[in-house]
Amino acid sequence: MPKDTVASPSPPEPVTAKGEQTKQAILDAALALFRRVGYEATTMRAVARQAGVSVGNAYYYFASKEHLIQAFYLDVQADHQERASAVLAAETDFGARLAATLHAGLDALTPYHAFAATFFKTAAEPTSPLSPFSEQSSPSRDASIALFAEALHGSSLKIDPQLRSEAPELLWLTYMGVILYWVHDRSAGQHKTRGLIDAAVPMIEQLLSLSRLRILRPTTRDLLNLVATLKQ
Amino acid sequence: MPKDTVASPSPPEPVTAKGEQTKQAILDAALALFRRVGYEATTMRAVARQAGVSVGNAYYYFASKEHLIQAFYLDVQADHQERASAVLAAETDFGARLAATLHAGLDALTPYHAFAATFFKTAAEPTSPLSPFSEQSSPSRDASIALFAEALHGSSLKIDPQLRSEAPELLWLTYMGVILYWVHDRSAGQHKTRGLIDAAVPMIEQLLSLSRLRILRPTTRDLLNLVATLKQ
DNA sequence: GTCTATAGTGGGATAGAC
DNA sequence: GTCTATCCCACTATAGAC
Repeated sequence: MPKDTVASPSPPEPVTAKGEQTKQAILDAALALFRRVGYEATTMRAVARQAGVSVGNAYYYFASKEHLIQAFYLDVQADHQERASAVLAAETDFGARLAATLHAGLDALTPYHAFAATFFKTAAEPTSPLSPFSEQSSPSRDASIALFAEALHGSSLKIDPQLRSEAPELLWLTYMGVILYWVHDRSAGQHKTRGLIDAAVPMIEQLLSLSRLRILRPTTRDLLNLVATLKQ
Repeated sequence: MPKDTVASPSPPEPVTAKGEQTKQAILDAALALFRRVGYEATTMRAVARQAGVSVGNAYYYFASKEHLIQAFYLDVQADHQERASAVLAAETDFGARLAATLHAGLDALTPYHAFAATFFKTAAEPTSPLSPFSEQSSPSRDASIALFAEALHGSSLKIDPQLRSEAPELLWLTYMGVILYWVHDRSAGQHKTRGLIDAAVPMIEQLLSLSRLRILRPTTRDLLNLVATLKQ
């Protein structure tokens, strides 16, 4: 099985320590510039200059300007993981666990709010390897879904057993929705998104609980069938 | 009140018949090229050449390459409106009306599926005037929401009265979700998205009906409060 | 108001020398 | 692995024709 598609060959992973250093220097320079002047205004020439390398060298490690975003994405993902795990270790109430996981994601993203708008734009491109739904993103997506599985399964909440296995993916989708709202959120400190989480979490908790009600059984089954079909 | 922001001055609307013709020729050329070679590979030089005008003239009518997408968006919007109205005139069942409205949207978009990926990417940029959530898009967004209001209010479905007024916006959001899935849908003829609509519509219908149940009253209220807060 | 031609800027991306 | 030189294209500026 080929490692890369024809469309987007990956740059080589650095093998020497020096190469690793160079790559990191380029990434650091890029993220610093992104935060300071935004994505569009950051030129590859400026990134290279700030990193102390040539433009060609920057392209040796990052296939395109957009690929710098992918590296950023992995960083934030790891940060989210770390922040969430800290809270999840000491909490059993589902609502609190879910809220903490969602808030932790925003905490990790917050320094990049202005730039995240463009990040999201790029991620929305279906043909892009940066899309959260793409093949290439599946490792980090799976890790993110696993985080929501942990939030659910480590809690005391009782829900419909079949829903139990699909719920993490649905919670991840909810997280994507939260991020979508957050990216558009112009309120101070994005407090509206924080409010959205706090208001939505009890509703989600209630809906999951209600999934055990007999009247909702058919709807729950329909939903699960639909999710199964769409994933394929 | 100034007509334009400093950031993005609008090109002049053509006043003469000839100008109107020229603008249309440029748009037609652009859409044809988008369908044939995609958005990225379409150069403004090629658009101008195919339209038989100079590059400067193309920029006289469209402030940027992205603004050609906005024009495309308006076209599709009008097409959606037209297709949906035809069906809505002869149907009273809510499920059928909603399904028809959603399918009509995809029908209007289908010729552009490959290109729509990039279109969606651009629309997802929150700071872009092309974002479906932006200020500038509100006329076409309002029109789109009105379409879903018509689908609901012209039907015989009975739902919670307070939900009734907010539902069109929620249905429009659902439509945005469908488009998001459709854009990523690589199945032949995007049949998976069609299946998504057919499976989701009965569930939505049932959920709306259930909104009158007493057990769900508090959740319904919570949901409405949340929506109200988020819109502000 | 509409349109052309031309010359330029600046930035993403690449080729090929070292 | 790294650089320099170069290409291409979005976009701008300008000066003027009709």
